[in-house]
Amino acid sequence: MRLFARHGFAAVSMRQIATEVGVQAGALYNYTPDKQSLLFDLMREHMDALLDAWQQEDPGGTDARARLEAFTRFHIRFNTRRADAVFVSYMELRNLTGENFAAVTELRRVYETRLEEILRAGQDAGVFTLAEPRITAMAVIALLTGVNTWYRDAGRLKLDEVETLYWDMVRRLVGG
Amino acid sequence: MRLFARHGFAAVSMRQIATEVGVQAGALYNYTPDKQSLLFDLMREHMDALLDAWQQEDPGGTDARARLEAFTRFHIRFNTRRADAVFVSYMELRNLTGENFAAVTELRRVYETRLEEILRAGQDAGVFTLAEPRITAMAVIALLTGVNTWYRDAGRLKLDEVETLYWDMVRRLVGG
DNA sequence: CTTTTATCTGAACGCCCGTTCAGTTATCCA
DNA sequence: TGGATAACTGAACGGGCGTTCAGATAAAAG
Repeated sequence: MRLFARHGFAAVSMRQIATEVGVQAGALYNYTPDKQSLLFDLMREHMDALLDAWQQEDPGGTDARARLEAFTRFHIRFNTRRADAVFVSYMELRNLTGENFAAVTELRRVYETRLEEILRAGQDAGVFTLAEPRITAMAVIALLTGVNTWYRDAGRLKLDEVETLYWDMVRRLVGG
Repeated sequence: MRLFARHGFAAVSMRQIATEVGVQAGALYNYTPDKQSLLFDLMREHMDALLDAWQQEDPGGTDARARLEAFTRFHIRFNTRRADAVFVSYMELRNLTGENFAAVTELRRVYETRLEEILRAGQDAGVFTLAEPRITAMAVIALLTGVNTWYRDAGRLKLDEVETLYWDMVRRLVGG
C-alpha cells in the first residue's frame, strides 16, 4: 500500500514489492494470483474497514446533529491515520478491471449513503436545512477528505482541534 | 493529458502518445526532451491557465461576498471543463522530480492564497466568520473540486444549478 | 525421524519500455 | 526553383516488466 501510494500502481513492480517484504518476486504468487488482484484486495479491505469502523462508531438514535458530528470526527480520524490507503483507493480506481471497479465503487456509494441518511433524518427533524441530501453528502465527504492533503501529525494543530474546526464548518454547511 | 488522466502517467507509453497524435515515438522528442518534462509542461500550463483565468474573472473591489461567489462559480466552471487536467495535476504530482514538484506546488499555493485573501478581507469587513482563513480556503477548494467526482454534462442538474447549490454551501460555511 | 505439505528461489519466457540517431521526407524561404 | 531547415521514420539499445515453474528448502504432521 505504501509503495502504491508513493509511486503509483503502474510504477511499482512485483520485484519492488517482493524486496520490500523480503522475498523473491515469484513467492508473491503464493498470495495473489496477479498484480491487479493485489491492488483490488488492498482497496476492498480498506473500504470494508471503513464501513465496519463507522458501524462501530455510529451512535445511531434520532439526534441527527450528534450523529453528524460523530461522522465528521470519525471520518477525519480514520482517514488521516490511513492516508496511504485513502490515496490509493481514490487514485487507482482506474487501474481496476470492470467488475473490480464496480465492487469498490459500490462500497464507496454505500458509505456516502450512510451520511446521506443522516442528512435526510436531520432535514426531516427540522435541524438541518439543505436542498440536495445526496450532493451535500458528497460535498461533505470531499470537504473532510481534503484534510489529508495538508494535515501532518507534527503540525500546529492537534487532530482534535482539526476535528472541531471541520465540525464547525460542516454544521454551518448543513444549516444546523 | 487524456491518456495520463485515463491510465496514469506511468502506465502510458511514449508509443501510445505518438499513436494518438499520428506519429512515431521518436518524433515526440522534437517537442519534449523526455516524458517527465511532458508531464510537467502539461501541469504547469494548467496551473498557469487557472491562475490567469481567475485573474480575469476576479471582480476585485471590497465586496468580499461577491468575490467569494465569483470564486465559487469560477472554480466549478473552470475545473469541470478541464477534468482531465485537474485530475492529472493532483494525481501525478508524485511523478514529478523535486524541482518540478516544487514549481507546481507553488502555483497551487498561490491559488489557495488568492482565496485566503478574500476570506481575510471578508472577515475584516465583518461579513464572514471563520477561525482559520488558510484552512478554510483549503477546505472550500476541496469542497468545490469534489464536484468533478460526480458532475456530468448530461446529468440532472445544469452547471449553473450546481454552482448555485455550492455557493449556498460555501456561503454558510464561511458564516456569510 | 520420516513423510507430507507449504513456501521460496532463481532462472527463464516473451514483451514493452524510454530514448537515440542515421537517413528519409516534407516544408519553408530566397 | 533550389537550397536550407524542420519534421519524421524505423530500427536499434539496454533494461525492466508480469508471470511461470522445476527444483530446493522450510515447516508441519504423523
